Amino acid sequence: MASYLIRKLEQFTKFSSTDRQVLEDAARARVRHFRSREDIIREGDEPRNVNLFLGGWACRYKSLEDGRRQIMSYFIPGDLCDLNIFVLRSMDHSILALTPVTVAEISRDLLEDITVNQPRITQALWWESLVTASIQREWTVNLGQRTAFERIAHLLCELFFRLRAVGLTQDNTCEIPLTQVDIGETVGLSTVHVNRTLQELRGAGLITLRDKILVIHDLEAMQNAALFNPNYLHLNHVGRHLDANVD
Amino acid sequence: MASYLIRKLEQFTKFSSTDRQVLEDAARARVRHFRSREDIIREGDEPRNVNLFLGGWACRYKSLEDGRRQIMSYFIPGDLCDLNIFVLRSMDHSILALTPVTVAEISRDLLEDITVNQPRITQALWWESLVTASIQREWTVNLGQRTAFERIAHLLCELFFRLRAVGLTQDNTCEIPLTQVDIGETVGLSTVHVNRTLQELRGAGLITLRDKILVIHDLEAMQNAALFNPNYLHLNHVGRHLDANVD
DNA sequence: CGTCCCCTTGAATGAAGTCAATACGCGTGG
DNA sequence: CCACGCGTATTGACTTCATTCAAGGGGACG
Repeated sequence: MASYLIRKLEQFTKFSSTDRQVLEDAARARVRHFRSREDIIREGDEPRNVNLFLGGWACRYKSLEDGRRQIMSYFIPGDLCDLNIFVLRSMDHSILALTPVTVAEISRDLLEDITVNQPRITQALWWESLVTASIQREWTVNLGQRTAFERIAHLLCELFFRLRAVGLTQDNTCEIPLTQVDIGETVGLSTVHVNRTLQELRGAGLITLRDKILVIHDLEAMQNAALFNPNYLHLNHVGRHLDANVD
Repeated sequence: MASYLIRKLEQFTKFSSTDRQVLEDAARARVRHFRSREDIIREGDEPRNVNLFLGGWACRYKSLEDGRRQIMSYFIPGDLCDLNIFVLRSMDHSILALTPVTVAEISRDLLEDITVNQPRITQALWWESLVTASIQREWTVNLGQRTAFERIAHLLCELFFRLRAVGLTQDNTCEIPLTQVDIGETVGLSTVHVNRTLQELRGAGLITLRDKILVIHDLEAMQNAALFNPNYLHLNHVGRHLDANVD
């Protein structure tokens, strides 16, 4: 059940079988399902658990008073909602299922137990939360500096790399269950312009995107077009040095 | 020395005198100074300490290959660089002093000691890091959805609120030591357009901004113009309920 | 006194938004 | 079974917001 999470965290560290078991158990504790386009958490809610995404896509979003909406981040399998979110009194944004979604609710107690007893997992969770912050900063760069063309290309690169880190790609292909409206609300462009820009990306021979299936024909060319430098994802097996006393 | 930090964290919790002393000591340990426009940390550096900003302004920024630059966040007195940054192998961005800056370097060991022995501080540091993440998300909304006018107004509102939380405002006035170039690189607009938009804000009677001094003539009107909702700063004395067994 | 940085202004250009219409697939209910 | 509505993708024409280019002014500093 926690295999996506484990796979992702093992980009950073090497787990013992006990570590893995602890994570598996955590993912089995309280499993919930959401329908597509259903709110998982609403602005104003008091967070009581950490959510581990087991399957499906979701996003954080915020709405302005006049209806403009911004998607602030995506959750894919293996992702966690902010650890220790309980520190805050109430949510300042909402989380929406973009597909049917399965999450495991991890209680505060369980998380504290892990923090105390499983230092390797704790370390890995720190890593994951720092990477999440790093992604959010990169989105700032994306929205602030990149052109429409680069922006969408960058988003697709990032999603591809993240999906690959949890094993949800085959070769140059992955599923991106987003509408053009979603993409627009992510990169701050109108739907019409997203449509035209996607056509440019297709026209440049960089991608195929149809029926929610993305194919990146030349990943290196795509990265260049997007000015995409994956170092902010910190996926380069950085912490394998922490390795593992196997127990 | 740590008074800005303490003041900020006490938005969230109430410290004992021991807590305060621990923070004061941490801020005195290793103090460093930087000149204006000097890099404090460079992309590629291996982080060894957490930096606590004691005085002056700094920013995180990232440069694209072709020279475009984006400021991703600001550090003002009382702010901390990512706790537990040591988990990552190397910095994916740089930090630049915008004015003369004083920082206290907090060692990994000291931080771990605090984590173990000072739960109230630990809790407060969690709060601060969640607020930082929340700010970064709000910047995504700012860049993605708001017009130039709203965007700059929003930035100024945020900075005003953050400065007020550490006592660096007088009435409706504060110091904002940013050039129009800085503002442009923050909100993703050209310098020329920043200039014109600031004139609009002045023309609308909302602000005075001259010689780095910002006056907000009508904070409520300004917030409305910016679609600024301060809840994402989680400053509303949220956790005072955690209050304090004074010891 | 000259240089550099920062702020300001005008005019021309360009990128992206808006408005409007069409098309397609899907599910629902008559 | 078909009609209808709805969400999504697409296209064209026009508008607007923001960038670019270019130039000038003021203050700080060597």
